[in-house]
Amino acid sequence: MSSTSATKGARARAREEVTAAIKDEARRQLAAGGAAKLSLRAVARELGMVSSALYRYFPSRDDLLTALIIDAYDSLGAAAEAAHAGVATEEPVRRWMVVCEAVRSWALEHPHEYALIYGSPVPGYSAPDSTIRAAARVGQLLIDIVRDAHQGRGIALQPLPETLSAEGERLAAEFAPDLPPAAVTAMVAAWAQLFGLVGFEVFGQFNRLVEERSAFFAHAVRQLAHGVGLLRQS
Amino acid sequence: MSSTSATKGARARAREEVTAAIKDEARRQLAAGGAAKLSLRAVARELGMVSSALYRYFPSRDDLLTALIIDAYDSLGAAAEAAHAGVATEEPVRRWMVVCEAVRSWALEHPHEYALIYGSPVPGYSAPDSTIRAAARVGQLLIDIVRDAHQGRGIALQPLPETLSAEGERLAAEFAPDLPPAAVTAMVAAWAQLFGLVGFEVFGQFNRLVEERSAFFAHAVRQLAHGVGLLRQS
DNA sequence: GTCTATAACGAGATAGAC
DNA sequence: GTCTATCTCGTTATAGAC
Repeated sequence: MSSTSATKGARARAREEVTAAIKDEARRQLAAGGAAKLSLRAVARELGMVSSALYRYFPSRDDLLTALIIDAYDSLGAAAEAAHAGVATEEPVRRWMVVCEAVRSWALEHPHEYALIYGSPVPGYSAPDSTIRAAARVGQLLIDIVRDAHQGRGIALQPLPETLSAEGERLAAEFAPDLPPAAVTAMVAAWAQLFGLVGFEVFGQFNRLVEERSAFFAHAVRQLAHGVGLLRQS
Repeated sequence: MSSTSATKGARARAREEVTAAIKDEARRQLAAGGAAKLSLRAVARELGMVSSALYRYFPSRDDLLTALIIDAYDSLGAAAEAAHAGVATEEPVRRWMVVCEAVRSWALEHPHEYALIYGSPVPGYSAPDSTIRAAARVGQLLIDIVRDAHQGRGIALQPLPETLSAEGERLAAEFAPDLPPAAVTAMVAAWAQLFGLVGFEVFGQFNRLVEERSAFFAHAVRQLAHGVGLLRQS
């Protein structure tokens, strides 16, 4: 893509470094003032650049936001996948819990990035389709766990009500054609509930209420695992 | 408290009207730009007042935010309580579902106020203790339902792990001394999970994913009801 | 006593001329 | 790229109307 072969990576690497510096500074501002106050000018000022120079890296504030969002989803997804890969046992409930706990740990370590992807929408910003792939990583991982459990031994779940049968079949066809619709539907609900638990802790709703948060979370996600059919009496 | 008795309410009423107008305009700005951009000056300008006049009603911007937060919690709590009071049947699962659906409806009708109380924290703002009472209304209502179910017939729940026994007893002592610790603990988890479901829908996480949202939500909160011991095979 | 208006502060953002 | 003039912000002090 570049003219010479030997020095080809030099410019590209410089560009990557500046891009990374811009995103790092933007993340700092995210932590300081929230996504609503993210300003290209302030990022440029802090980096000793002039604002117009930033537009060579990000065409607009929204594009910078999109890059931060994709990075956050990918960082969370990578953390969850790494935790999953590090599990010794094959037992689905344990793997489910390890992934959930990885999500929680990542969120507690990156509260502002968590707020960016699972908190209030940023006013005036609408996420483009390019964020979908990264956003789906955790959900895909959870579905894989349920699938493995299903192939090992049958999953016992209440059938879906008629009002949800079409929805369940659509979801199953899209994400896990080899799973029963009730399992995929329960998975989507459990996915939302998992982030309810995580969000309440990260956003302070458990302050003065829940003290033993690790144990509380572990107990709750174990019940969640039962809800998606990963039954094994603990 | 005032000097004369007949005209006592006149000034007080005028004050209440101005206070309400300020909060209404503030809510409008909340919808437009998010809590981070709420500005006392802009509120005053839109109301034809001068900014310093607002300080007679709210000592600071944070106090205005606090008032909006308490109003939002109270509005949600009142909607949930009204729905609960309107339920004909005594069956706990139905009452649980009606309350959950009232929460969902309120959130969909007031997305910006929902974001204010259950979304990302407002940068630089820390909620004072005066918000706690209003914030607890929905949780209290759900606990009342579980308590009634428990008094009717025994609740069958898995016992808490040892790591949570102290926590469970503390929670039970604080919120429902007549309930087993496992039930109260499961209630707190279900409460967080309920807002996970609601938040995902309000904040757009279900876009392009879940279509039949009412049916999906109803199915999920019915499972939640089972999780807190309101068992009745549907 | 209760309210509103004027003016000002220090800090930060913004727009445009150069 | 740089500089400057002009905005907005939260907040306070002060003075006067009712």
